[in-house]
Amino acid sequence: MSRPTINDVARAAGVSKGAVSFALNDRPGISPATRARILEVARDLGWTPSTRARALSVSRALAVGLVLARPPEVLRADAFFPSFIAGLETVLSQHGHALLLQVAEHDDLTAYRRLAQEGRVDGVLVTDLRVDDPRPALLEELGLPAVVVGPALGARYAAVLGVDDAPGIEAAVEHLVSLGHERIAHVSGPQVMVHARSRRQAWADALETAGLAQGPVVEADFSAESGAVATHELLDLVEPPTAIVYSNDLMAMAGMSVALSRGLAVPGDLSVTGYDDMEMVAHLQPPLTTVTTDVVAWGKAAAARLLEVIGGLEPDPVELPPARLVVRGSTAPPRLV
Amino acid sequence: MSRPTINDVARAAGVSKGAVSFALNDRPGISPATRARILEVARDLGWTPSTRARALSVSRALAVGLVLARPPEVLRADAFFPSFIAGLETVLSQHGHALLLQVAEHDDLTAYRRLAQEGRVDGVLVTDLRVDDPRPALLEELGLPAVVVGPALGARYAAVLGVDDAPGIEAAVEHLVSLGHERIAHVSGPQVMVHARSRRQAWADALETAGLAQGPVVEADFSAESGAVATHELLDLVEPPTAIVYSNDLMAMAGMSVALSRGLAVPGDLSVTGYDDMEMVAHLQPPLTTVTTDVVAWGKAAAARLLEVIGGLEPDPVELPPARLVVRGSTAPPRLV
DNA sequence: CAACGGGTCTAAACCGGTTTAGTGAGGCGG
DNA sequence: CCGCCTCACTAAACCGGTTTAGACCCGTTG
Repeated sequence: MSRPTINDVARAAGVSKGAVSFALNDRPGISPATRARILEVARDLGWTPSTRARALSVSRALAVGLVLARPPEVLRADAFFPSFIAGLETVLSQHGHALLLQVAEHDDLTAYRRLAQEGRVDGVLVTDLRVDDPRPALLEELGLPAVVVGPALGARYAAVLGVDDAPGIEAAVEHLVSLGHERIAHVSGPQVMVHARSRRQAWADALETAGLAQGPVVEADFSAESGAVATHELLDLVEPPTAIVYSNDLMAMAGMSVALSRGLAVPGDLSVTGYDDMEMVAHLQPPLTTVTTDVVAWGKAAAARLLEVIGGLEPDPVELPPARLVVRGSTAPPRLV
Repeated sequence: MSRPTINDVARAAGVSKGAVSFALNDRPGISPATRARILEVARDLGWTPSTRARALSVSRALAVGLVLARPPEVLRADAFFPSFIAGLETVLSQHGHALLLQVAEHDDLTAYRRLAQEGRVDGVLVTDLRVDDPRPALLEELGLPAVVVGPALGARYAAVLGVDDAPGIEAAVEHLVSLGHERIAHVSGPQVMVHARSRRQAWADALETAGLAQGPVVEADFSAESGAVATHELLDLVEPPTAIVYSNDLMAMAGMSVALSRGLAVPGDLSVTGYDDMEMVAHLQPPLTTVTTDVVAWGKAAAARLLEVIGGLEPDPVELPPARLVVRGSTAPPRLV
């Protein structure tokens, strides 16, 4: 509720409304003296532009949207969004843009549609890309600028922020191989999610590169519960793996607990790796070997890119810090047969 | 970017702009026939009101703000915000309000000030209340409606959503007492935070009620790291506690790992309780006894209350689901002396 | 029959900015 | 000395809604 309006400033400075607007936006056509006077008056009055009015007149919302398409119970344990949002916000606020959040349990397409139609945002961020995701097409149809965050699966969409999960998983597999493991299993995320798929692929590729046979895979859903179930399944095999590469920390954590509860030693009998490097996993017993990524940096890059797209600028490619394997106590050479 | 404007609808329906506005807002003064025609035309054209324009003319932003005043690295491991936000959003979106997020590393007062001056929001939510928190006063000064979420420490602020941490902690202490523990320590959060303080107080009160001597307290900062440090400190005492009540799950987790790494059995040698009931703690080894709260419900209640305050309505008191102790494997009777 | 009243609708002001068209003064060249 | 151009600025339109004042038509009533 900005008390003084541009009219008040104009009156107080004895000039027209337009002149004030020019002066405040550093546009030519105002003498230095007048400009200085206007700025001074504006400052004295404590004037700040009304975003509402500006948004209407420039036909821009000065805000971008993020749709969280995960149900609350999943969101709860999520390692990604808080950091991502923090990254987004630092860049957005520097550019006077606000971040609008929308939580859509399932029907996220409607959420995007609403955001677009109500004219609340100038663009949106798309995360958690699914296979055959209908959202990019929808956004194109709506004419809403967007940046897709995820593995750049083909350059099908122009504004993609390439996030490559593969190197991290590959590093994990290589690490296990170098320790001497030969039966390396994988607990994947749901294969409709593009990043779950790409992590699984990376695991398979790395095994092949190492000249090892493909290990068993169990598809889970990124939740701790599902990780526990998957782990039981793997350990019940006639020839259980000596190491498991999990697609995220939550499942790895739960898996580790399952192994311990079955009387297996970690890493003695079973090595375990995660992905995300959540704060707590460094404090588990044993601390978890995992892949760390700079999600805040992703957020910053995504925001910067979206602003470029909105502004019609040529998005300049950003170099994201690569995922990095953090070796802790949950991995060790396999027990000799 | 709503293509058709109210003018297009008016023209197509052969009426004036004002008539359309009346018809669409169910205001009297329009004949049923005309109203029906206008609505039909609007539907055919796929018209949706521009929030931008509406916001300007009704002098309301139709959005509320939430300032996350935690640094990214803390936000990362946070159990609270994602759920809280999910709760907020369900209510807000039902009422056509958007949620604006701002992340302020430290200088959160500026964030609130900006939100208010730019006229981006109609009200804000205040969480993580600190002792002698300057924010309520600032918001009062700014004339920005607000709802404070936190322990209702005195009715100093009108619009407070009372969240009582005490019963949960008390239940944890009582549980430990009933198991036979007599040396019950506490690892608290930073005492500048109101909820950290109230949890600590609840612990102290419960001990007194049980007729037990006050146990040792170590002040930590809610992070896993600090929980680990605090736990070492407690276990190094000449007479170490047989049970530790932690102010949150993250610290409890780390504490449990520390105990295990020192060769102590949990819960054999040390019982441990947490607070928050993060998803993963049920999958630890042993699973953590902790306090569960319905944060999504808080979010809903906070949003509802804020909308009432904004609308000038008398906020009707909401009954929040109480915190509840969830007993799992990390607590057991103390080893006999 | 004129005055009145109620219902329906239009015209125009308004929210607070941005932007365009246009005006008047002054400087310069011819 | 005149015409032209530039500079500094004003007036007004515009964004897309809401809202107020008032016009018009119709049926009642004294």
